[in-house]
Amino acid sequence: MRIGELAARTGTSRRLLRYYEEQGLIVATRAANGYREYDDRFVDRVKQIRGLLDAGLPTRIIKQILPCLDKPRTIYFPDATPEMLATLERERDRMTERIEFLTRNRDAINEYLDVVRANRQPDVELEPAV
Amino acid sequence: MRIGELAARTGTSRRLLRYYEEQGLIVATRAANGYREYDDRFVDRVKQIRGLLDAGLPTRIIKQILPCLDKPRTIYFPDATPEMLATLERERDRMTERIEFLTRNRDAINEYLDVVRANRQPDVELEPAV
DNA sequence: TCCAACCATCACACAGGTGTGATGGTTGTC
DNA sequence: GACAACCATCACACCTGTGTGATGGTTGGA
Repeated sequence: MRIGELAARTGTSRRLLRYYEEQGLIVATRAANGYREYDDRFVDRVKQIRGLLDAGLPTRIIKQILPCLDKPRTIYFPDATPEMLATLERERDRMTERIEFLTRNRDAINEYLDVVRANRQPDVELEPAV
Repeated sequence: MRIGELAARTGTSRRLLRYYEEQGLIVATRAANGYREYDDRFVDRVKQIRGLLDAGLPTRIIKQILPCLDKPRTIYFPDATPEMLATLERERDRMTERIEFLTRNRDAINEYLDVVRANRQPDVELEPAV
């Protein structure tokens, strides 16, 4: 597929797909006319990128993380340098922190919503038709 | 305490504390000389802000969420408008998505690290001194 | 009294993710 | 062949969170 379809199927803009490529997150093949060409796997990959970006990770980090998330797990131990592994561990820990933090706060919001709804219920019922 | 101490105790810069105030996330009282004055509760509050920012939420949203996270839970049902509640629910759902997404990916990274470590172990041991 | 160490405001700058538009090439259809 | 609908590159601009520095007021200790 070409860039327009990928954009539609991932809910991104063409501009961003080019940007992700520029940042080295995806590498499109090129047709003879210069058009970028993508296969289906890019759909998930782009969604993954969007999710990680939304979670607050910068492209620089995403670039390092992505190769480890490939589903067919082809490369077990690539040229993973010790620094690379250290980065991964550090990033994993930061993600764990984020998860815990988000969970705590989401639960607090939930609790708040519950309380508000409980206290609001009474005034929903007005005089029940005497 | 004044801005310098708060900055030190929260690991932020004075600049950012003023920015958060400008964005309506915190409201400092002012001493007679114009200096900002904070009590201890601001330490947690600022850390909370930092965490939410780090998790990818913009100040605009944080501003709406923060009041629901106050620990003494003083305000059960404030002037919570329906739109406000809707925003909260939407944001809670987005946080849940983020949590699930982060968890999946963190686990994948973890799994990757495990595999790499397993496959790397062998070549740590070189010829064991014949 | 002077100086260091705070504080205030304000302005400019930057980086990263994103939008928008200019300019021009390719392709398929009428 | 003309036109619409793609595609390409490039440049400029925006927003948000941050840094940095200029300029000046306050305070407390040598």
